[in-house]
Amino acid sequence: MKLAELSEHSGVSTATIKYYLREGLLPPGRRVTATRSAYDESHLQRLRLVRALIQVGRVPVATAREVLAALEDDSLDHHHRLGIAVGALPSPPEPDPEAPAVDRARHTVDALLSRLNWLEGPHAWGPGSPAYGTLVDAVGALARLNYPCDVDDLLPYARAAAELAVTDLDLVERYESPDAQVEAAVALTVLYEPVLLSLRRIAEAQESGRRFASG
Amino acid sequence: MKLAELSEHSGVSTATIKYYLREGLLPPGRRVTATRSAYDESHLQRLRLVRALIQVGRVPVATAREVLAALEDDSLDHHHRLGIAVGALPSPPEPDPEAPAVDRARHTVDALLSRLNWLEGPHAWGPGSPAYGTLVDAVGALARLNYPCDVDDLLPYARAAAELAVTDLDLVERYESPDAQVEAAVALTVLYEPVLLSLRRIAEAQESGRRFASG
DNA sequence: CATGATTGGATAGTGACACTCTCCAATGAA
DNA sequence: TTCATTGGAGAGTGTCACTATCCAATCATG
Repeated sequence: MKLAELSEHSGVSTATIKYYLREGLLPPGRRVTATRSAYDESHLQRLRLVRALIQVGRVPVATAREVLAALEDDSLDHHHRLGIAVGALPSPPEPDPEAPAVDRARHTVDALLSRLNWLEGPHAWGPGSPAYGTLVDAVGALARLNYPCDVDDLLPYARAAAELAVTDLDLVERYESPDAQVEAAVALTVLYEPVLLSLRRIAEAQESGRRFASG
Repeated sequence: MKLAELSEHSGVSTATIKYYLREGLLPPGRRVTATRSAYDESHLQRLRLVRALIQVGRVPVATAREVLAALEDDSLDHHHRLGIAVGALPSPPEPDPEAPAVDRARHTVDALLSRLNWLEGPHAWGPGSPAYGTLVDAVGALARLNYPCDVDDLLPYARAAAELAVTDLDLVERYESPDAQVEAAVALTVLYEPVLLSLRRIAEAQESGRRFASG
């Protein structure tokens, strides 16, 4: 497959594919001559994953590069590779850790996690991970606005998250090779996020209608 | 409170506050003299909400303006105001509705919603709403990558969403005045999104450790 | 073999977005 | 009186994900 064909099959413009190649999101094709390279199914699959990460998952290009690098780093065991790939995902706002509000938020989050018996992970998780930082920020924002965000308020969300994680990992385990599992973990983590958020919005609308609808 | 004090209390620079005033995200202060205006607690509260929407919720400024306008439109009943405010929230990627993949995704989504008995909402929900469009896009992306996204795969997420919606609306109903409820609905919808996503990531790490950890 | 189109590669430009900077005349505080 | 500050307006900045333009080398066709 040449670049133009890769573009046709994927629906991504050649200019954008060249950009991804330059940025290292897509491995270079097999050089056929000095001015021609050949691409195969793996490039098409990778290209679709990149598009999904960037367009649906809104992952920044630089972050996507790190995630994809972790996908291919076979110096790590399965669990760690998965952790690094997924741990690199979010774009943490990570603003100034201004003592008063953030400290309380951190305390709430720690209380929640220990109440759930969620232990610190080995590499990319636990305090310091992007997800942890994002969580502290969000709880801090809720607290600053005087919206409920005690451990008890957060618990239902954590329980839902725990159930979903089981579902997610079940989906991941449908794949056989470790490589496919790690790629699936990244794709499913990112692509199910808009699914979950959209469904929550729709469900809120349903519930709001049930409670407040007049006519 | 003058602008400089509003800035100090909120931690937002005067330049940014001026920008929000210009953009209509913040109502103008009470004019004291030709060159001085006074701001009060309501401005501080609104400013914090704006920052939460934009920074934590990543809502574009133009969208935030619409949401805030819906907050204040008292020509509508409670349920509709809530629907418009929340319905205006997401920034739907809404790419090209290329027939083959998107049609199948739409079909899956419709099957899911009808299986759940989720009816089309009155105003901003149902087919055509941002949340619905985002859901179709995400399912389409999953399908294009050959990841599981049948109705049966989506059901656990929908069930979790339904439970969370009950939790969310319970939180909203803690507030007494309709105005406070609508504002709370917006804030909680947006601010609990990163909470939910972070918790899912952390829960995935837990579950992954439980299943795959070596040492 | 001539010739026009295509390719990979490099560089620069675009448009959207969320600020942020610079001025300015009017004012307020010392 | 005098000088820093204020609100207001417009232009400028930095980032980001592309996108457009060139270019020489090469391929495909007649």
